[in-house]
Amino acid sequence: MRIAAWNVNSLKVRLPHVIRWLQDQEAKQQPIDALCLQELKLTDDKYPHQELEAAGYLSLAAGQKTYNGVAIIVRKAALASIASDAATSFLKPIRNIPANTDEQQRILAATIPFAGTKPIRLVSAYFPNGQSPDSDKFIYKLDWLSKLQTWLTEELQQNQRLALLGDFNIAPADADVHDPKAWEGQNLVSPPERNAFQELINLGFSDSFRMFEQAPKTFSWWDYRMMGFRRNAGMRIDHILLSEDLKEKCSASVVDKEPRTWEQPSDHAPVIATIQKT
DNA sequence: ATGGCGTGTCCAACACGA
Repeated sequence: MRIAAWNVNSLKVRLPHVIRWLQDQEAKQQPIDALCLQELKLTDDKYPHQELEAAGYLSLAAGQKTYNGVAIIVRKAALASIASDAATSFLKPIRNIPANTDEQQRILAATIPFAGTKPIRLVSAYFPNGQSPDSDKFIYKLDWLSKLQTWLTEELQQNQRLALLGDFNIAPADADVHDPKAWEGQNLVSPPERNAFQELINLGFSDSFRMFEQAPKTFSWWDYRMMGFRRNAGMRIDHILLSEDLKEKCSASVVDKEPRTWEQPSDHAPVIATIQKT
């Protein structure tokens, strides 16, 4: 089975790409069983439940006006027979980090009862961008990271099979940056952010992408400007972190650059991890 | 050279992204 994350930069604009991508993966006999979306940029009443359900997928969304917004989409055919609607397919849902009371919708967690394997708890995450290390938004980012770490410590105690997927807005190492010298110390790569990423790893997660041999300069985001994609001037800031029990079952982790080549694309590409069922 | 492009919103000029 495969789980994925994709920052779509407006679900209203990108819904055709999401459906096309899911159907392409099915046609290749490599369906996406769960897809965590970020940057919906729409309120819950505007979420396209009907269109996605018609394509064969159930959704749980945590949206807000204009900014942020996250969702979890599951393939109906991949669910255990006990799951028939959102209430039975997304168990123990949590919106936002419990310690966070502000309006920013950046976290959605749910336990998914997949057929043929033990349930998996998924966290769809859109980490704050941070803007620049000397900004108020950067202070918010570091505070948010601290609260995330505290919350995930509890989640890991309660869920052996836990995956954290999404747009982390952190490039963990220089190998994840197209021009490390130009970016040294800047937002997305600065030491406090990378330390926070490492602290997440230290809780008991593995960066699924780095468990496998990968082509150099593999990225998940490219700036719309300056022909960033054509020059492969990108960063790897979208990640799938796996708890120890899921790490043992993970057999592959890749970035699919193809949707970034489509007309009017998101600036992010989807990232995918393959999990062996038990 | 801190812009460039894309999206959403108070529909026009700005906020925000990374």
